[in-house]
Amino acid sequence: MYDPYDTAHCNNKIIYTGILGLSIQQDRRVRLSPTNVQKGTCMSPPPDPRQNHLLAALPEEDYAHFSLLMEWVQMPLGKVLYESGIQMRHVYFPTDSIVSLLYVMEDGSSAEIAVVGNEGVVGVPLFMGGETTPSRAVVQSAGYAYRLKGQLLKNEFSRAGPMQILLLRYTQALLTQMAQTAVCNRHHSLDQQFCRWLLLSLDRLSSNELIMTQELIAGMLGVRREGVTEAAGNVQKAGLIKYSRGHITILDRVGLEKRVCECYAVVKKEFDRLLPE
Amino acid sequence: MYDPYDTAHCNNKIIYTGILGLSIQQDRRVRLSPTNVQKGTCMSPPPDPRQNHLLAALPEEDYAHFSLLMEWVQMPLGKVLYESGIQMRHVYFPTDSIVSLLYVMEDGSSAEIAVVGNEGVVGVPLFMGGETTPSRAVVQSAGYAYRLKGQLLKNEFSRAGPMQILLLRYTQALLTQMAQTAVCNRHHSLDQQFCRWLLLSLDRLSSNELIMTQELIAGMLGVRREGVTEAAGNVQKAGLIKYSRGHITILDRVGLEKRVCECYAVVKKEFDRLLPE
DNA sequence: TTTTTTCGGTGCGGTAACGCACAGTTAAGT
DNA sequence: ACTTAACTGTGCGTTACCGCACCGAAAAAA
Repeated sequence: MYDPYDTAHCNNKIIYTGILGLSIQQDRRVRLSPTNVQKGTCMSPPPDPRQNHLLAALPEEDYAHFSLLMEWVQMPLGKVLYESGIQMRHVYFPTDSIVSLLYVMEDGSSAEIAVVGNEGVVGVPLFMGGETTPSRAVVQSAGYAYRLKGQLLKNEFSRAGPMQILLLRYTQALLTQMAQTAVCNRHHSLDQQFCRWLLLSLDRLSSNELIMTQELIAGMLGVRREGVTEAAGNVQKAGLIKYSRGHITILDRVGLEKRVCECYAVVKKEFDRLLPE
Repeated sequence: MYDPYDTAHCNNKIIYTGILGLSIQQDRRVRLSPTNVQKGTCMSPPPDPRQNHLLAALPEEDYAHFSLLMEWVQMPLGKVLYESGIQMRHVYFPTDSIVSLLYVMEDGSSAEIAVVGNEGVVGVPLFMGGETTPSRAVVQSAGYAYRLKGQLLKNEFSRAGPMQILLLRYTQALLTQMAQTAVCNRHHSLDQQFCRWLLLSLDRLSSNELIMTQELIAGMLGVRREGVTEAAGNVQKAGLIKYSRGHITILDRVGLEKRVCECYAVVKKEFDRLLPE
């Protein structure tokens, strides 16, 4: 049987539960394209933890303390970090990976609630006191992260130091992101939501290329795959992106920002305000 | 000109900025129906602050300290407690009122992000550190609340006592509510969302009657007024509610719970888990 | 290379909600 | 009692997205 708990925490033996964790098969493995292999193997040296903005914002001595406790982990595409309702063990500070917070409905359809990259942390419910949350956290873009045992973070949090302040401010930013997702889902066209999604992802990456099939994007946005085909086609026709079998290259970022709804800017502005460089 | 700041903090001279704050007229006053008059005048004695679940959950001595600092305020229908981007002054603990958190878009259309009643507190960004938020808080159902100066709450929060724990857990519950709103907006029919909205309101009231026009509900749900007419009509035909010019009477709560989507139960369960009686 | 799988594009009928216009009805104000 | 404003119901064409079916192209596996 599929055991999300196991999946979420096994480290060496990576089992993919299908992208978005939506697949039923247990042993299905993602076939790694050359790009994925490059990112997925252990050959490259660990990245600087302070690529993560929260860790970067810590004063030196706080960070020094932290860096001894953190553990470097790979974040392969599709890995499920948390499963709905399951006790969380760690918080994750992504350096170059992107994690999607999804709600999966009883009938299997899903919707993205928020996205977390190097600007934040995955595992807010740990320090908020709830320990779990009715959603799933899935790696949306492969890379690395540093993780910390939940208890250690809670200890740090209760010391009411700079880390607490950062985490609380980040949580508020996350609140805004969720709120704006709700608004956007209500009022804006798929085209606009697709652009918003692209920009949110782009902000959390160093490159201007996304490894992401239309099927996956559809799962995130909670729409049909064909809908994404159409939206992506429109944006491509406008010359803003180039699309090809799971590789999206952004050609004109400014153009995307013109096409997107106000939701993107609202969230971005709020993140910048709450967590300035 | 319409000055939301003024509106948000004037206390004795109540100016309504139109329901949901969407009206352009400044001096338009809501004509109070007999029911509203009853709730709106100062004749009735202040209610017990501990009708608010957060205050009720405090240990006696913490509560005793708090009760000296809090101020009793009326919450008339349509009053704007906070305006998007404006510095908050107080946090509000509703006793029998309901407050709606709305995002209002550039073009004037709106959508409800979350709803707060006697289970929670309005003004989360104050203790989260952001001070403001890009949304509006409007009284959706008239009643009372106790409020506290922002600074006093922040002092209390930083003492890391029971209040901090409660506020953090409540914030997590709020996160879930927002997330589920996003999901519901994405996937569920207006009928279901209408039921969800009814049940959320109902849970926060002592009576089984709501004072709420279809126009207002439409503003909250971010849909057309005619859409609400149709949804309400359907639910009424099913014998679950009785509807008449701004008065909704719930006839069959269990029936509503059968008709609603899973979102309602997810949120309710999470609130019960995080903030048990 | 050949086979198999995955990914993306297209077409088509169905539907839920939209925007608009207008009419009927109830309640509030005079 | 009368006027006025607010609230609700209805009809109609439009639109965005859905669900399904199917096909071709590209990539991975054999």
